[in-house]
Amino acid sequence: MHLLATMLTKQRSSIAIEPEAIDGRGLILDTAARLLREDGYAATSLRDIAAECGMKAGSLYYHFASKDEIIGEVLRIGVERVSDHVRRAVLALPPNADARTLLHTAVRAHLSALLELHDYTSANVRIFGQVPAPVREAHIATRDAYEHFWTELLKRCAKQAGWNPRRDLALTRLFLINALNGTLEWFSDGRATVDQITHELTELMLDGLSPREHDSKAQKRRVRI
Amino acid sequence: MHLLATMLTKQRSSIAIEPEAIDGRGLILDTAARLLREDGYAATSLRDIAAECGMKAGSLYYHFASKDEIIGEVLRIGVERVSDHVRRAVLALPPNADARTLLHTAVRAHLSALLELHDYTSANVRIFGQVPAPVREAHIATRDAYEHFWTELLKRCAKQAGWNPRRDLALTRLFLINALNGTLEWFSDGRATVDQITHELTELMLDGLSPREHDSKAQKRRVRI
DNA sequence: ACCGCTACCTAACAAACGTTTGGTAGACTG
DNA sequence: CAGTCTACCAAACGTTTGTTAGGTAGCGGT
Repeated sequence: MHLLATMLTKQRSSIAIEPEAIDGRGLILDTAARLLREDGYAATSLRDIAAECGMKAGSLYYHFASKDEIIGEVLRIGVERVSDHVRRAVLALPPNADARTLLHTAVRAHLSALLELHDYTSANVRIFGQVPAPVREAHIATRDAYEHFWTELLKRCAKQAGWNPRRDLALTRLFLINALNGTLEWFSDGRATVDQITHELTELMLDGLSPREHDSKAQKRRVRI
Repeated sequence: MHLLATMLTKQRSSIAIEPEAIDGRGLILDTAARLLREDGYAATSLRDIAAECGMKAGSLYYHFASKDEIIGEVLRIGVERVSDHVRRAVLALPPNADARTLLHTAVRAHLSALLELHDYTSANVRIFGQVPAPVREAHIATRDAYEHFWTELLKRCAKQAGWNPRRDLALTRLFLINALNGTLEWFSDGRATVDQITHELTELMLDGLSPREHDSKAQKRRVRI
């Protein structure tokens, strides 16, 4: 697993998880991330961002060359943050951790970065599909690197736990990440906590809906909503 | 199951699945759906839509009161179409169909409507998160009705097959629909066919990744990518 | 032949957008 | 104390946007 270690050390060291930046550039990015998360790409103008920073729109051009450069940075930081968060959580596990623990930890860390650390990570998921094609294409490599992490994680789990070899791990990864990121659309309703979502998704992925053989005696139990 | 039947008959009868509308209003909607699917909400202007219809922008106001009314109609038709498609497929099954068949059929129909019938359905998924709040809110009831169908379907399956009662069907439905709609983002790459995705997602949801007891002898098989 | 309706067109409107230019208060530097 | 650099502002530019107003060609009905 030292592949994961080397990939992590290649990241720039970010001291604080939430920067609380006061200086111009950081403040602009923080504000942009927040507004992009709340309102989406098209509804977030440079004048909006500047106003929330106590500036005028033209002043943003001292720090950035264009709106798309701001958006690109927000996207990049979003993936960097969730990627760091998940990698750190997985690396903190003992090397012989079982597949259930690995998956649970990674799912929990991803959801936490998305739903609790908020702005950059959720802005990324929210606006990725809205952004102009050139910005999106420039960002794809960053996304691919994080998705590769998941591919390796699933392979490690499959080996460790002897997962059903008929499952296609590439498709499984896509289903899983879509389910994870999709939580952003309905999480606010207070339907469930991060821990509940983590538990439910992990168990579903591992055991499925069908009754396990040793559980068949419990088929009569009440079905929840 | 006559609940589903009554809900279906309440839909307006749409003779053709793909309308091939030649008249003004239908042509405008078809064109809008296509452009919205391709370019998203903000990047699709009324002048774009009009030009593709061989009209000028102002002429659209003969058929619609505003841009948002056009978008609202495209959204509504999108849900109506996928909803009809899935309901029809499920109702065509024998009443005693088993849970695996039910789930497979519904998943297959949803994916087919989304990835093969194309414009209205995929435009809906694509632009729903980009649309102005008033339009989105007016559309939520339509979405809820379709999601309610899935809730009932999962309950029926759970009862029929004695699904593991520890699974939370409300969260399961959200995970499943997010996984289904998420395919739109990566389907184009030719990663898999609709049938492959259907099979893989259905099996994953039902049996999970862990090896089944009676399958433990197969743990040594090669793991795909 | 005339009416009225349908389905468009032309032209313009105000607003909002990303972006550029020229300027400047204040801190830092030699 | 003069000069330079940082970090902004004020004002405008050109473009695009959704939208509206007024006009009109072609058609069916009488």
